[in-house]
Amino acid sequence: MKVTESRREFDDACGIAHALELIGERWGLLVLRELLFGPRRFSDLKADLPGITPSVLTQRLSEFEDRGLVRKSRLPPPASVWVYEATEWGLDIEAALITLGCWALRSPRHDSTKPVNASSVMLSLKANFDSVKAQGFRARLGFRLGEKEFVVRVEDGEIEVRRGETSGADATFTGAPTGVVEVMFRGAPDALAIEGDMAIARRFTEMFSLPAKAAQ
Amino acid sequence: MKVTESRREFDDACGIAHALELIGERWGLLVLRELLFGPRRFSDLKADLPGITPSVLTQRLSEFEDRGLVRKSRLPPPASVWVYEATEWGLDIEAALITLGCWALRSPRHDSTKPVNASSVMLSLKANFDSVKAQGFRARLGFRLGEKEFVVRVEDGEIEVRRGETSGADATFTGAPTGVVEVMFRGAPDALAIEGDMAIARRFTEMFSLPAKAAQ
DNA sequence: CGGCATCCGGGAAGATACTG
DNA sequence: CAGTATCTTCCCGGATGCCG
Repeated sequence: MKVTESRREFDDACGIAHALELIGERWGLLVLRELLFGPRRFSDLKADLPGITPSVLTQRLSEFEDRGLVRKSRLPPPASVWVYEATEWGLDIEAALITLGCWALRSPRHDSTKPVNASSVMLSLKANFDSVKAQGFRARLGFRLGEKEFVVRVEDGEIEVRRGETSGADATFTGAPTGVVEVMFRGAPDALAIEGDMAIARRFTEMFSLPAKAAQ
Repeated sequence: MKVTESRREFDDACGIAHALELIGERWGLLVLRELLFGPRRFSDLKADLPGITPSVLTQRLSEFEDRGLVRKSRLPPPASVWVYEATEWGLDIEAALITLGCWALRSPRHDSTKPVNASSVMLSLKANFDSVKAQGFRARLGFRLGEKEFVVRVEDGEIEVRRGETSGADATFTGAPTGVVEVMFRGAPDALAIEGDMAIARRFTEMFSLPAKAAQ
């Protein structure tokens, strides 16, 4: 379905202006954030974005489809359900999301008591991963955050995160999304339950460094 | 004047969600872009953002003031006019703007025939500056794009751009904003008039490299 | 004239209900 | 489960007017 261009375009060839035409509508960036780690169903997205209404989600997804950011596809039988998936180019917005998110966290108005989203914390792992500290390390880590499962692969100083079963991981962290922040960024190892190879798990928790709070 | 929080907040501690609360409203990022290279008057901003209405500009500026992104100050006499100026933290959004803009330029929908804004091209210089190519180079370059003047300082592989008089520059480029794109990124040296030290000017034009268009 | 405030119309987003 | 449909609210854009 073709959705009419929702907001008037800016008369400006600037990349920033065009970015706003692509992803500037309300909820847009948060929908993309939810798609960073793999395809998702409509109801998953709705559940993970508390406050979004079905009609707005429908709009954002079909606009993104028109704009080449998202693809809608049907999983093979027996699943046979529709999923939404970011395109290659759509996924490339990750770097901008990370930069923007890190900037915003320095706001005096940031309210860290709000609920923490699973995709958000998994993205923060990528944002604050220190590839120097990961030299010579290679492992698969599982994360079980409520119902949601993620697999993190570290290799050659690179980190990769995707949704998927945690079985087969060298070590698995289980708990609430906030626990990830506690363990990786605040050195509180008990905020998540750890199973599997403890040495690998411990070493992994040391691979993150938060940027110094700017003097401002 | 205190402006009531315009849009309901997202119930999400994620940095991206907070970024949207800070700068997600229409025209917001473009207003900030205009403030990247120095303080500006209300009427300057209005003139440089064709299509924005005074009331929306008023809103964005006072919201940004409330949020600590922008400061309003009065220039010393004899000027004695009000100017809007990005705070330190506000200026730090530059990196996110560059990442986002470069991403958006890869859109198949990008229309490069639209008018080009002076701040936009000056920002593109920072975005595509290759510090390796600038090793051992030190100069002040002037840019006269219509009425607007910018000074670029290159030193120790760093580039700095601000609004200001071009007098005292080692070399000065004069022409339309599009000319900057032609000269620096497309190797068309005649798209701008050059005065001053030609060797410095030529060398400067070689210091930019556009990222390869992603395969997509 | 610069720097807004105000009023109005259109349209996007929110709330809720409903359907295949 | 995956969306529509409808109604309401409120932001944005455009015009106009005020005021130092």
